[in-house]
Amino acid sequence: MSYSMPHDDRLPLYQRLRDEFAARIAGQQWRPGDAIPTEAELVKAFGASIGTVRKAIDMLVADGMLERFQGRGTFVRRKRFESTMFRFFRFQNEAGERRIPQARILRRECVVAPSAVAAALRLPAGAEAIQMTRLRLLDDTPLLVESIWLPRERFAALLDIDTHDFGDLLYALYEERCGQVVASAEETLTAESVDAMHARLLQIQAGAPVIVVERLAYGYDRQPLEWRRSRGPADQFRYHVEIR
Amino acid sequence: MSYSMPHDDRLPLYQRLRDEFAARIAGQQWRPGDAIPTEAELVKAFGASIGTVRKAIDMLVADGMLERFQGRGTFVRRKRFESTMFRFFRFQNEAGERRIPQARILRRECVVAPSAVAAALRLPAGAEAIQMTRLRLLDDTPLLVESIWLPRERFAALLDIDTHDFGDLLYALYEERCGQVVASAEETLTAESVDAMHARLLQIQAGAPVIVVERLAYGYDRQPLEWRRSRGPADQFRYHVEIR
DNA sequence: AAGTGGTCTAGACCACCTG
DNA sequence: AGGTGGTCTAGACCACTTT
Repeated sequence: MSYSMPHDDRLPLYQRLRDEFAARIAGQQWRPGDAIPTEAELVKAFGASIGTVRKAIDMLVADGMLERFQGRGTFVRRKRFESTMFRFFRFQNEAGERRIPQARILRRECVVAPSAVAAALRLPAGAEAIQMTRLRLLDDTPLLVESIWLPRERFAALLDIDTHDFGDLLYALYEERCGQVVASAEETLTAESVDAMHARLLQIQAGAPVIVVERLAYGYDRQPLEWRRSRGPADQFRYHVEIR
Repeated sequence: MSYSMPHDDRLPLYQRLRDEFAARIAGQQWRPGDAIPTEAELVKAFGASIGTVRKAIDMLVADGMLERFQGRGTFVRRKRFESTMFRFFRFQNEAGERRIPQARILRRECVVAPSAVAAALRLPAGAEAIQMTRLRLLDDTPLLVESIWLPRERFAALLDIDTHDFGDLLYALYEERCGQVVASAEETLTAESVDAMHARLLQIQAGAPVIVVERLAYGYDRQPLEWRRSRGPADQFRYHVEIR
C-alpha cells in the first residue's frame, strides 16, 4: 500500500492524516463495515506518534465516517441514509413499531433540469436530469410524496431498470447500480398548506398543513448527487433538537 | 481556592476534571466572559498532565461552555439564547436586516402547574408556576405567540416587576433578577392548523399552518428552568440541518 | 493469551496575542 | 518579551474483545 501524502505542508499533521484517511474511505480502499489498520500500524506507516494518529481518527469519528470499538478495532461506518426521514416523521404503526415504509415509483423521466435544480446539483444550464416521483406508504397509508432529481450522467444505469424492481431503499440502489455512495446531506424544513395534487396523493384534506423537506445529498467527494423535495402531513411530523 | 473533587473514582480523570470545571461555571466561580486559569495552572492545581487537562477542556468547548483563543486564554462563553428563534424563523424585515423583535407580555399569572408542565420542569404535583403569554412582533407585525412556564420558587422575583419593564430579552431578565442562567435547551418542532385564538393573535387566517416549537431550557446545573411553547406562521419558518 | 482501543504521562517546541 | 493555547512526541499501563 502506497502511503503518499502530498497535501499542504502548512496544515497540521493530524489534519493531513485526517484528509488522507478520508480519501481512503472516499476511494473505497477502506470500505464501509471494514476495520481500518490498527493505531499501531498507522503510527508505523505514517511515522507519526500515537496521539497524533488518534486525533486524526477522533475527527473522522466526530464526522461520523469512522466508528471505534474498544478491543475490536476502528471501522468505516455503514451509512443508513434511507432512515434519515425517521428524524422527522413518525414512521410507526399503531403498535409503535418502527418499520421501513414501502416505496412506489409513480413516475420516472429524463428531462432538462430546471435552473434551481441544476444550480443545486452544480450542473451546467441545459443539462439533463432524471426526475422521479415516489410515494412512501406504511401499511398502505401514504406518508410522503418525494420528488427526486439526479444528474443523468452519473445515474444513467437507473433508466435500464424496471421501476417495480427499485425496492424500498433508493440509496442502496444508487450504490449497487451506479457506484454512487451518499456520504452526507443537508436538509431544509418548511411548512405550507397542501395543494390539490399532493392532497390527493397523500389522501388528506385540501389545505391541510404539510411539512416540506428539501434534501441535497453529497458523495464522499463532496459533489452533490441527488436533490429531493418531500412532503408529508404535518400531524405525522415531529423533530427534536438540542441547543447549546 | 479549594480544589475538592469527590465525584466517582471509577470515572476517567478527564471526565472528573470536566465535571469539576462545569461545576465552577455552574457555581459562578468562573463567570461568563472571564478567562479560566491557564492550562499550566490547572495542571499544577489538579496534578494531572497537560494532555488530560486539555481533553477535559476540549469536552467543555464541544459542549459550548468554554471558548479558546490561542495566545489569549480560555473563556467562559457568553450565551445569547434569546436569538435561538433565529434558527427557525425569519426575523427579518423586507430589507433583509436581522433585528431583535419587540416583545409584549399579554398575561402573567401564578397558577398550579398542569401535570405535563410539572413533569417537564420536574416539579412535584400541585406545585405553583408562573405562566406568561408573550407576543413577539417585528415592525408591529406579530411573528410569534409564546406561552411560558416557570417554577414559582426560583422566579418569584419576576412577580414584583411591572410587565411593561420586562424588555425584549427574557433570559437576560432571568439572570439579572432571579440569578437563573440558561445554559442549554431542547426544542421539539411540530406543525398544526392554527386555532381561532392564535389566528387572532397572529393576525392570520383561521386554519392556516403554524409551526409549534416547544422548548425546555436548562441551567448549568442541568435543572430545567423554563418550559415554553411558541407558535408562528409556517410561511415565516425555515430550518436547515446537516446530516452526517 | 494476544490484540485492540482507552487513558495518562511529562515534557518539547511552535504560533499567536498582549503589553 | 512574556504568556497563552496549538501541536507533537514516545512511550506506559489499563479495559475490553476475540481466539
